[in-house]
Formats: sequence, C-alpha cells, structure tokens
Amino acid sequence: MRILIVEDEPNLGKQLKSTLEGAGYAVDLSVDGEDGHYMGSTENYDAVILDLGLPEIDGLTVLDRWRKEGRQFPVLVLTARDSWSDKVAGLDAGADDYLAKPFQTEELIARLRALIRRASGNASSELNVGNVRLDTRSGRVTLDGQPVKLTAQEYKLLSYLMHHKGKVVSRTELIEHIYDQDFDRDSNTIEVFVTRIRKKLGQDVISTIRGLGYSLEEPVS
Amino acid sequence: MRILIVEDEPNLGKQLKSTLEGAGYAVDLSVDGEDGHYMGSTENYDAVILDLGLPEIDGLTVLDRWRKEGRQFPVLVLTARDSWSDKVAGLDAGADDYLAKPFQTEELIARLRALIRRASGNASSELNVGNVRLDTRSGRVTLDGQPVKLTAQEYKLLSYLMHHKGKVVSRTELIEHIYDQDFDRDSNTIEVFVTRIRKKLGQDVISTIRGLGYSLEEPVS
DNA sequence: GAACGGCATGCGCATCTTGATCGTGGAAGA
DNA sequence: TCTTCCACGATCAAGATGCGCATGCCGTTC
Repeated sequence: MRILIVEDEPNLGKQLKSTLEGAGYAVDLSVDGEDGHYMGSTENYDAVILDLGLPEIDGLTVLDRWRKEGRQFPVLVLTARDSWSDKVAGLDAGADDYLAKPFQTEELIARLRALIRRASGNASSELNVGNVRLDTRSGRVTLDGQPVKLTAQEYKLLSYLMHHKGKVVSRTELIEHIYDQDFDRDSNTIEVFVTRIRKKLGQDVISTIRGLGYSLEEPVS
Repeated sequence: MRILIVEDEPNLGKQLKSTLEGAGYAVDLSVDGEDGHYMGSTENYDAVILDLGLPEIDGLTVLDRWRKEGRQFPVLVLTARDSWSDKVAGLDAGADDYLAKPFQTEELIARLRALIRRASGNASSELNVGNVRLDTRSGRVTLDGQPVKLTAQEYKLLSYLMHHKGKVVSRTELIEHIYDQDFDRDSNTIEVFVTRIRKKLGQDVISTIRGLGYSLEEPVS
C-alpha cells in the first residue's frame, strides 16, 4: 500500500514517514502544496495524509483540485486542534476522515488502515482467500489457522492482491503500488516475491495469467 | 483491441505502450503528428491516444483531419495541465475524452476502457452473450457463473467479438485488431483460437459465417 | 552476521504458430 | 432432388518462442 504525506513541517513529516514505513507502507513525502498536488495527480496512492495548514497553497485547495480532477483516493486530513471550521470545510471538500493535531501515531495508523479498508470495500479488517487469512490490523497472515511469517515486501504484495481479489493485476500495477517513486520497471522482483510467497503459502494461492499478470482466487481447471 | 498512441516524448510513449500491452491491448506507437496521422488513416484502431503538444503538426490538426476523412475511432486527448482552452478546442475538434497531464496510468486505462465500451454501444463493463460473461474491468470470463481460464490471445479474440456481438467479423478484421502492425496475415491462427475458445466455452458460442467470418449470438436455426 | 531485498542467469514449460490433414457445407450439374 | 466435387474451415500435432520460475549471489540494513 502506497501513501502520500503532504506536510510542511519537515520534522513531523519525516517522523510520520518513517513510522508508516515501519508499519509496512510505501511512503512518499511532499513538503508543500504545489508539489503535493502534483504528486497526488501523477502517482497512484492508496491513501493520502494531508495537512491543512500549508504555506503557499492551502491544503483545502489541494484537496479540492484533486477531487475536481477525479482522484478517488481516501484522504485523511490533519488540522490544528479544535479548529471546527477547518474540519467542516475539509469534509465538505471531500476528505474522508480527519485528525486533530497533536495526535498519537497509533491512532493515525488505525484510522489510515480503516480508510484503506473502506476504500477497497471491505468491512472487516480480515481478508480471506481460500485457506489464507490476512489481518490488516495486526499485520498477520495465517494458513489454515497456522501463522506464517512473511517479510515486509512479501506482505505488501500479498496484501495488495488480497485487496483486489478476483481482479487480474498486472506487474506494472503491482510495482506502482508496492514501491515508492523511481523504481526500475524491468526487473523480476515481482516474480521473485511471488515465488517466495508461493513457497510459504502454497502454489495455488496466486495464479498466473500469462501475458497479463497475477490474480488471487484459485483457478478453476 | 488495438490502440494507437501519438506521443512525441519517447519515454512517456514507451512507458504507455508497455503499460497498455500489459493490460492486454495491441499497441502501435507514433512519435510525430505526420506519421501518427498516416497510421490513423491507414490502420484500424479501436481507440487513439493523442497528445496535443506535438512538434511539426499540432495534435488538433491531426484530429481534425481524421474527422474530415471520416475516421470514427474514439480519441482520448492528452493536454497540458489546466489548459482549459486546449480542452475546449479538443472537444470541439471531435475528441471523445480528455485527460490532463500528468495523469495516473490507471485512470488512463479506465477511461480507455470506458471509451471503447461506449464506442461499441455498451453501458456496463460486463458483456454478456448467452451464458458467457466477460468482465472487462477484472479481465475475467465466466460460463454459467463458473470462471473459465483463457490465455491472453484467447481473451483478446473473445473480447473483440463480444464488443461487436451480432456483427459478422471477418478474419482480417480480427487479425488487425488483435495484433499490432507487421503480422503475417496469411496464417490460420484465428481459426485455431476459435477452435480453442469453442472447446472451453462450448461449440455454439461462436458461429461461423462461411466466406465472411465469425459472429457471436447463437445462430437462428 | 543474520535476514532481507534486489538482480542476473539459465532452464522449463505454457502458449503461440505453423503446416498438414480431415471434415463439411454449398453450388452446380444431372 | 440427389450426387459430386471443390473450397473453405476445423482440427491435430509438432516446432518455435518467449514468459515466468527457480536459484544463487551480492549489497544493505539492523
């Protein structure tokens, strides 16, 4: 899952970035509204964290532009404490959730998770495909109830596929969502991780559609 | 489905081409307006992606010429960001949709899909013929609700037929839309794939019209 | 130094293609 | 109407192609 943070205060921004990376997200950080807007328009994010108190362009303006451009990603807005007017304005402009500064990083992560879950149309924090279960809250994966140890990248890849189960996902799409900007597009890392996941969870979990991509949901032979 | 991209910036062009090929399209790429216009006039495309900011000939001119020549294919225009005048002019000149640069590849694909769908007169992303259903979004095919595994080429062929159900489609037309330029036209690949699809989906799905081609929609016996 | 992520290589096999052969529909003639 | 023949399409099998897989190594990080 790939996140964009638009936050003008460098320290807070960096801290958030590393916290979220620790939680298993691919994170891009933008320090002003202009650049942030551009990134959000260009790249594919699964969620955006947007500080309203930006210099240059106002956060609300950025949000508004995105929505006018048709960007669908869920946006979590950060506001100064007790700024009710900001909150209302933010929700009007198309924010999906909001959080008052200062906040606990844990709460941020929880809300983020909920946001992404809702956006992909899943009600619960557990995703099931076949005998594999993935809990987005705890970040745990089980096979037939038995815990399986996945590395960070393996988890990201599996998680994305499970959030889009049934859909045929191309390698390009996977790369765009698992890595942050600037990643060599012609390398076989995706294949390698698919192989490793299959070793841990069984061959049938991820099915290959030659020439198109990968898909969850066991193939009907 | 066969797409023409007219884009002067080589990197973006190549990237688009490979992304769209990954999504299952046959793609021709042209790097200048003159050549692009020629290709569009000569070959049969299901959709065209046209950058307005071309050197030599302006993209609008190209579009205008095509329309004057009676070319009907849907055109998706790429414009510089926030260039409203370009947008208006493009739509006036006969563009079917427009997308501001920079854009997300996924959005491009979604719009392209919608364009092709609309052009073939379908409202939804699901195409139904008899007991066969094809979902263009997820790239899946079901027979009586049961998923059927098709290879990339089989899918392309079936998809084209389903987008033109009822119409008699000649073998030449199929070849032109499933492969990109430079493909040996006298071979019996089409017949082979028709046979294979029939094996997977049933004999009656594709009916043969001798001397003319193939058609979906069960024959009236 | 252990674990993980990324990269390169060679191999195997699914898929595509081709050519050859078989089957069949339809026109023409009796 | 029936028969014959021809051409077009269907099917099959073998060969070529290239995609995806596995493996091992190296650099980096913790």
